[in-house]
Parts: sequence; C-alpha cells; structure tokens
Amino acid sequence: MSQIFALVDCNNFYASCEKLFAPRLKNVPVLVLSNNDGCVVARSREAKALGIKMGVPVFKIKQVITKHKIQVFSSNYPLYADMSSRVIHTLEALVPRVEVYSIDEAFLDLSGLDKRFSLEDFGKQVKAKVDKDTGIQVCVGIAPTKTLAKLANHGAKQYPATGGVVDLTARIRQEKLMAITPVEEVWGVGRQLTKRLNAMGITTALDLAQTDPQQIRNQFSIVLERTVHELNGIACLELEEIPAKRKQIISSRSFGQVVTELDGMRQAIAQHATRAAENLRAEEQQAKVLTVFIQTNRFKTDQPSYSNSAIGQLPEPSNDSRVLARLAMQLLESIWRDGYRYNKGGVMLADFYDQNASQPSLFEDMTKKYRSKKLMAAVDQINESGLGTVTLASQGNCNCSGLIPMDTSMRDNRPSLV
DNA sequence: TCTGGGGTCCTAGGACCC
DNA sequence: TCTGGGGTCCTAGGACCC
Repeated sequence: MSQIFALVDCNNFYASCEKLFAPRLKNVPVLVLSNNDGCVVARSREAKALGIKMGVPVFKIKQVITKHKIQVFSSNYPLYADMSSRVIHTLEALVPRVEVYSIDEAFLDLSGLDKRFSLEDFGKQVKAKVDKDTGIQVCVGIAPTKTLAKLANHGAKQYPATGGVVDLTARIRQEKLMAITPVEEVWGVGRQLTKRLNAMGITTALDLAQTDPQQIRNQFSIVLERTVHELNGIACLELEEIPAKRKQIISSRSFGQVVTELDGMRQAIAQHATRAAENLRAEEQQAKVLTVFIQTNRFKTDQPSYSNSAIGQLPEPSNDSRVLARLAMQLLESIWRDGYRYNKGGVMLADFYDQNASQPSLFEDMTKKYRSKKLMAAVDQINESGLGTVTLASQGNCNCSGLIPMDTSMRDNRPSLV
C-alpha cells in the first residue's frame, strides 16, 4: 500500500503565540527575538510584509521598527513549548500516527484514511480543529513522500487561494507546483547546493526532479539523491513516531556582557555544564566525552580574535553535574588566554550510554555511583518543583561550597528555535 | 552599543588490522 | 623473490534542518 504523509506547519509560530495572548496585536506587525535579543527569529504576517528578513540583527532594522510601530518581543520558550504540545495533542486525537518534527511542525500518516473522504477535506478539518482547540493557524501539505509534503505545505503557505491546504497526491499537481517552485525551497537544498545546482542549470524543483539520480549521487551525495527520488514520489524517508535518543547535547550562549576574566568564564562554563547535565539526566543517559569552547566576537574585526575548544574523556560515563562541571573547569583552564574579550562559550556532551543499562567497570565504586544518582535526582526534583533552585558553587553567586541557590536566568528548558 | 542556539547526517582521509 | 587491498573505526569538516 502506498503511503500518504501530511505535513502540518504552524504559521509564524512564535509570533502567533505572542498574538494569542494579546488581542491588541491583531493586525499589528510582531517580531520575536533570539536570546539576548540579538536577531529576529520569528515574524508575523504583517512584519514579513514589511520586508523584514529572518535572522536579521535587530540593530539593523531599528528604524523600520520605529517607523511602523512594530511590536518586538523577547522569546518566551516555555510559552511556545506549551502551545506546541497543545497543537500536537489535537493532531494525535485526529490521526493514529504523528511524528513531532520540530516545535511547530508535525508529519501525520494518512495512509489508512477512509477513501470515502477527500484528502483535501481532511486537511481542512485538521486545520479547523487546530484553530478551534488552540487558536493557532496551520497549513497542511499532503503528498506520497515527506519531501513532497513539505513542498505542498510551502505551496499552501505561498498561495492564499489554496486555503492553506494543498493535496499533492496527483502527479500532475506535483509537477505543476514543482515547475513554479525555486529549487532552494526544496527540503534539503540549502544555499551551497543551490549555488551548485543553479550553475548546472537546475533552478526549479522540477528541474531537480528530472535530473538523473545517479548523476546527482556522483556529483553531490546520497542525501540529495534521496531528495530526487522523493520529489518523484518514491518514499525514502519514513514516519518516525518515536524520537531517536540524542547523540549530543549542547549548552552555549552569547554572553550579555563581554567576559574578560577567567573567573567570569568559569561561572558561565560551570552553568552550561550543569544545564547540559540536566538535559542528559532527563534523557536518562550518561556521557563520556565533554567539550568546552570559548570564543571572541567573530563580527568584531577590529579586536584580536581567539577561539578554541578542548575535549576531555571521563574514565566512566556520568551525568553527575559535579563530575561534568569539574572536567569542564579543567578543560577551560587549558584553553583560556588572558587579554581577549570573550562573547561566547559553551559545553558539549557526547558519547552517550544508557543510564539504566551501563556496565560497571572493574574499579567503579557502586556506592558512590548510587549516591550520585540519588543526589542528582533530588536536585532535579527541587529545581523542577519551583520551590527553589539548587546549583553548584562553581556556578557563582556564592562563596560557600556544596549546593546553593542561584538565579534562574539559565534554567529554562529551551527547545530549538525555528 | 547591538549579529541565536540548538541538532542531524554524510564524506573524506588517516590509522590500523589481517 | 613477492611490498596488496579490503574492512572498520575514528575524526574533522561541511552541509543541511528548525
């Protein structure tokens, strides 16, 4: 049986979330900014119409913001995550198989849908139900492959006459849409590939679909070859209901203020190590490899630049904040150089092991391990309870040792941006 | 003054083994 | 005398995604 996928994508998600809770923002251009309010990461329909581009630094569009009285918001991830789960909840009540692809997108499996219904009608029902339940507007793209469903969704967004739903199950419709869609809009084709494809005379999605897959594989990669197949209705990507375990966890951030002293950097890095460890424990995993990196502002060409990273291995996999923070501190010492103006730093964890299936090594102290687990569980519970916050002394704000309260600025569990 | 923060997969090349 | 070649693992870097 051939498959049918639907891609449901929330319109201007973060901006829409902000609008939901402020009726005064109806028909008003809205922007949502990245951490530290650096870049634009979401624009309402009205803001897009003013020509504001995704990812642009705010300071470059100050005048436009003032002139058009654009409403600007710092990002509020807990809100977006909450709205996202409400949307997903609605979708899961409508179809049996849902893949949560990102905070504002989900693939649905429509293969088993009753053939008496038109797919387009079903798409409209989905759209109406999400609107009714959550107030969020979505577009729906329907097609026999994920890549075509993405394309259908793009069409639904691009052309208002579609009513926000495009059914691309018929080949003739696929070709019609592909012929008028630039190749860079295809899922998996980014800036670099676009340059190379254009140079070969491939400018539309249809051009790409009609190129020999073997040639694409030879000149590019197996990834782009799969894209060609998918554009031709041959599914290479399956619906993935159960998210794969993460293989890497990163905690990093641009600093609000430039850091010039090792002490300040120690606090920041300890904080990142702790946050990464929290995320690791939430996954019930342990890490064996930790990387620390620090860098100066790459946009400032008038001051000396420096960026470096150091990788360390633990003798045993761990998700104990204290163990990971200690290693992070050692690694930081090894790459720290005085005399630079640092604006970013972070911690990466890798080489994961299942916390519940780990083999104790010959020399491992099981009592210590058990205590560590109990302590970390208690810390996480307190931190989640909202009763207060417990942290490591190295994270700053106190000169005592052991576990202490800290400020909450970095405690949010932020999902990835759109 | 002011430029995000996560993730994934693939490939190429080197080390090493037999 | 004969100095190969295939497999695997690891890593760095590049490309993509949201």
